[in-house]
Amino acid sequence: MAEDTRTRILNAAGPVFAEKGYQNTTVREICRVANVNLASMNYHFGHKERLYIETVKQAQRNKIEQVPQPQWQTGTSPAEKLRGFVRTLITRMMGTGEAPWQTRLMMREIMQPTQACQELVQNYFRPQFEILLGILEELLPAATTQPKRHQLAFSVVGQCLYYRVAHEVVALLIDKEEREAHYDAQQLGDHVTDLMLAALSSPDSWLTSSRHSSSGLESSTERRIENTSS
Amino acid sequence: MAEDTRTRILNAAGPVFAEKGYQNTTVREICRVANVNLASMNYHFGHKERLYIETVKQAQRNKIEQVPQPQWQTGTSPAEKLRGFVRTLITRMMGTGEAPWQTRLMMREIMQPTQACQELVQNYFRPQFEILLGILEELLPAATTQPKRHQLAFSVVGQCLYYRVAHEVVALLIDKEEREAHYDAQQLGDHVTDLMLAALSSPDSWLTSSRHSSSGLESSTERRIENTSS
DNA sequence: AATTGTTTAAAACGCGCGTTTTAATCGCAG
DNA sequence: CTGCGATTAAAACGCGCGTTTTAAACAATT
Repeated sequence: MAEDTRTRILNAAGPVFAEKGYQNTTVREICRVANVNLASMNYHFGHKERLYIETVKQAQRNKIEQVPQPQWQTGTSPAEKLRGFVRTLITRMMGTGEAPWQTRLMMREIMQPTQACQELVQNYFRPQFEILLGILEELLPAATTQPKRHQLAFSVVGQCLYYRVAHEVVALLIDKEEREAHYDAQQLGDHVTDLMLAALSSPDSWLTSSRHSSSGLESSTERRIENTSS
Repeated sequence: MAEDTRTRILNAAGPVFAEKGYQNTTVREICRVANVNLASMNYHFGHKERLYIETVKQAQRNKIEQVPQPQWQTGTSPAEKLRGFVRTLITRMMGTGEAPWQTRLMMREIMQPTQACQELVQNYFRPQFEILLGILEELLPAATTQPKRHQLAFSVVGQCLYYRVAHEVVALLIDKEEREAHYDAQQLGDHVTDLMLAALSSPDSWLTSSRHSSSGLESSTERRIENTSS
């Protein structure tokens, strides 16, 4: 049947594209992995580029059906929701090669977007972003401005993405013993959650005041070395 | 003179490698940009790979001499030091194509390290990491464990790196008006700093207690949807 | 002047890749 | 049976790239 080999190609292409990127991936390798003839791939997709785009779409479809809007039981505290959100996100990020290829493929699109990225944002990133904003809304003073909410959401996401982006560098900075003891998704997720909750529940008015904060020192506009490179 | 064309090649190679990555860069293009003959590049570097490695080393040397260990005046508050550190870091990250090629090249090495990465960590990332840890040490209770200190440092760095890694996605999520009003290095740096300071000065014992925190709710071990992908 | 290291111009080699083609087979609907 | 879409095998085209080569100039040193 038609769909059979088509999806076989797509499922083979996913992990390969995810691991090696678009340029470093050869159509021949995908066909070899898929046990499919070279001409057959051309029959279904024509270009390598179309195959790639379809692969990204497939990844996004996979993830969306795997991740229904999380429906917490009524009464779940926002802090608990945040913990769940962060843990899920960081779980997806962790793991070197074992991470699901969909996530790795999406990370590539984040870092250097192609044609496929806009759709990815619309169908996947933005909904996730909105969920996070919804959780934060419950935790934040009503007076919190929208830009501040957005930046806080990015603070959450940024901390989580870091453990994928800089996974190899972390492995070079932190010795194996400490990594194995403290760098699983659970502990890292709890760390990010605790940090955010501590910051949000701070007695200071740093969230709503337009500038300046905390213990009453800080001079924010002094010039310093300013190395804007050569 | 010998050095002249050699450095001309290196200076031409830097931006090109930074923008397009190793594979997508052609030796011919570098030579064209450098106004240098193809054979001349072979004369000095032999392989494309050696040229790349030398380029990364050059970037690292540039950055190191541009960024002397920041010596704050005695009496500078740790909060102020943190603000300066974060602002410098985030300034390097911001900007799409205008960012210095050294930073962009290093980001590529972070995301998918090559041979050149280990040296980069030793000579550049680790020193920076140590500086940040030194600043945090002044802000943290003495009882804070080392793993916690490390994770806090990564929380700082992660939030900053995000604005480079996900720059394009942020541009798709946040409309132009808000971006232009709130997404400069200064404001984002202050946000990250304020968030960290608020979290660190939280009255809760989340930093030192082994698990659980804040307002006395949280159940951290419940199972949820758990989508570990297909 | 002769030597040696540097640079250029131009061409070619060799290979791998994306893409196309051809010819042949299989299954199935009309 | 006939045709048609799907699939395969194998080969080839065409191109771009990394690399090498050749031959000739140029510069500085000896």
